Amino acid sequence: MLRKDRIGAREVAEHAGCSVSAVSLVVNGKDSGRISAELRERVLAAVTELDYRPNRSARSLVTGDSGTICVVLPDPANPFFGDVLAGLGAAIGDGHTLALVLPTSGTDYDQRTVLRAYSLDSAGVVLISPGEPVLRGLVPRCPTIVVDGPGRTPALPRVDLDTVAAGELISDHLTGLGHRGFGYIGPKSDKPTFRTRRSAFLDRVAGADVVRTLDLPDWDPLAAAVTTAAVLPGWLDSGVTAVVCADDLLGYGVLTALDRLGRTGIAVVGMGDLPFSQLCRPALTSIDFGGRRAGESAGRSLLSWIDTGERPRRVRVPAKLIVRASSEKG
Amino acid sequence: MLRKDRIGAREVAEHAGCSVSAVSLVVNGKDSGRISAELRERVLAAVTELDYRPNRSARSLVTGDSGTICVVLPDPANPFFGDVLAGLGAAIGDGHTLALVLPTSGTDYDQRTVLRAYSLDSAGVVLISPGEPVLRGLVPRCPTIVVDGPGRTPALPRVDLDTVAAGELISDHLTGLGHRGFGYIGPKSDKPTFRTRRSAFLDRVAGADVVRTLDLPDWDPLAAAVTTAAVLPGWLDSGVTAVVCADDLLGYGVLTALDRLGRTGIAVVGMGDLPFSQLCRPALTSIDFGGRRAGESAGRSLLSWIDTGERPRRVRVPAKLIVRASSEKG
DNA sequence: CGTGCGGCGTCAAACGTTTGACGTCAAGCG
DNA sequence: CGCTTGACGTCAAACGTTTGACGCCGCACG
Repeated sequence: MLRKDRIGAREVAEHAGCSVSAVSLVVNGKDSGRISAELRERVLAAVTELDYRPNRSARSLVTGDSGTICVVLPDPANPFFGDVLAGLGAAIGDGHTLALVLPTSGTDYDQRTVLRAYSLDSAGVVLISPGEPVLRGLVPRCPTIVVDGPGRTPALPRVDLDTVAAGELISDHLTGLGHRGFGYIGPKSDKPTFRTRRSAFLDRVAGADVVRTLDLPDWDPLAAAVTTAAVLPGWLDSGVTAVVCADDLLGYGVLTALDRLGRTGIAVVGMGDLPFSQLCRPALTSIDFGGRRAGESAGRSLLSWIDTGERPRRVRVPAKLIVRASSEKG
Repeated sequence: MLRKDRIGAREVAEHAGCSVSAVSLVVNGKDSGRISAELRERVLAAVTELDYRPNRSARSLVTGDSGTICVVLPDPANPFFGDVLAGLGAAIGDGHTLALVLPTSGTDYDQRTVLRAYSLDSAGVVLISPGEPVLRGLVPRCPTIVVDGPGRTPALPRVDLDTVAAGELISDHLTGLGHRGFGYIGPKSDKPTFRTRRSAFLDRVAGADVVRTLDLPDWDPLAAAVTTAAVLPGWLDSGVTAVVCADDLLGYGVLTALDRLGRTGIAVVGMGDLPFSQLCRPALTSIDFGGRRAGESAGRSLLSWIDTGERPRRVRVPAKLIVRASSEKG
């Protein structure tokens, strides 16, 4: 490869008539009291003229900091993780590079994946939606923040979605509307997020007249739609008037089934607030968990942790209930 | 930071009773004819026992190769890019790290962003959906592949979506169904992808009885739905019986508008095949561009380019038409 | 005039690898 | 026996920074 043309600090130094050290000091802003204003100018000029960019490997080697922030996530194709990623990217800026570590196969990661992240000598690591086993006994090797982690994990700073509030917002909204019979549909997942979504809502409506739940065996919205259509008539007969779903996709299935049944006046609420939810008819009431805000928050926290060495406090990103036509008094 | 406990090649060498060089040679598999099988064993044993991982910065510094594959993309929150990313991740494996470079603001990137990617000393770069100005006059500093790039850019190897085929598949499907009046809805974007989606379809149906087009001023599906609802009656009156949309989200808007209008028998086709499209009612016929396959392909090509030095040939990922209820004979 | 000091810079070691050049030793060959 | 050859390893330079330790110079102060 033709790599000899790369501009190094030496070229800049020659161009500015000074030593390599001086260049380094100026470039890193550690020149107070050691470099005259005039020399600083010359160096800066040379830097821009030659378009000098410090070799990151060399810098990392000596500082022991790769300037990399490493994000571990289950599945980039999932829009929620995409949101978080976008938020992280925005918060981090270009002082650091964003590295991605994905599960080698499938759509969920384990502790080995996290170790791969650590082996990159990252300045910081963000773990998005890790399962509980991922965190168990994990010894962080650098500032590490968990976004949307499982219930009890005080060991690491976290940015949490307010999954509990989600359940409360929904139940309050629905009971406020006069509903007394509830159905809940969600995957029978061991993922903590889904467990919490489920329990937060069910706990809150435990005293209602009727409560039905449907635990889906896997995460297949299409199959879910079929199952939903099968159980729904029974639910309605028994007095369910509001159906809450662990995900918008599931909500669409309910909407479809209701339409086919010709039933109206049944409230439907989803979670996740996919873009489509404002477009479908009826538009779907949903929870915006704030993935993007979570990403931004995690990015900021991590940066300040790296800079100041002060471990950030836990953050909870408020969930928002977006009320739409699917849960209006019919 | 407590970084003195890091295991280096020196520790391994001591442990195995040999020189650092030997360790390096063994670890990199360049030991044929220089290291005895027996020593190799000892080294390997020490490596696993001590859990030695070579310092990537040091390695990069001397080899000039960071082992990083850098992906530049407009917006991780967009599910299509997420798909590509997932494919890339799967193809690349863990021999390389995936770095992400995002636009500093907004949802589109420029050439400066790409230069940031190059300044990372990446082993390879993947440019996803770059605008034309991004590529103009760009001098690649390492193997670079363009995924879903603008029309004419022979300078760089590409993995193309078959946007043209998309238009053809759709028009053939619809004319086969007997349609003679067409409407097209898409953003009035300078993004080449959208231009091609538009022209590929319109060129193919140029001889039809009626052709209407709606160019949306920006990318706002909700506003689009309103505009669509406004123009649709006129279209239908003038003989449009099939509406094609540059995106599934737009298609949902059309579906909704038709429903509100009480009109039936109008075919609607979207592009992008979002997960919801199989769930909505009627399920939306759409084009699967194969983002994930494109990512995988790009990853493989790039890897082989890096390894063998042979510049890969251009690849075209076939588009698939997923026919659903929204475009069936009504 | 010596001494100290503050301002301005440079020196050179170190970071942890990789790799071409070079040893060493024993065996084989003429 | 001298020389080559091959098998097995090690040496040490180099990669491009960062940074603590030091030098130099001129001025103020005693």
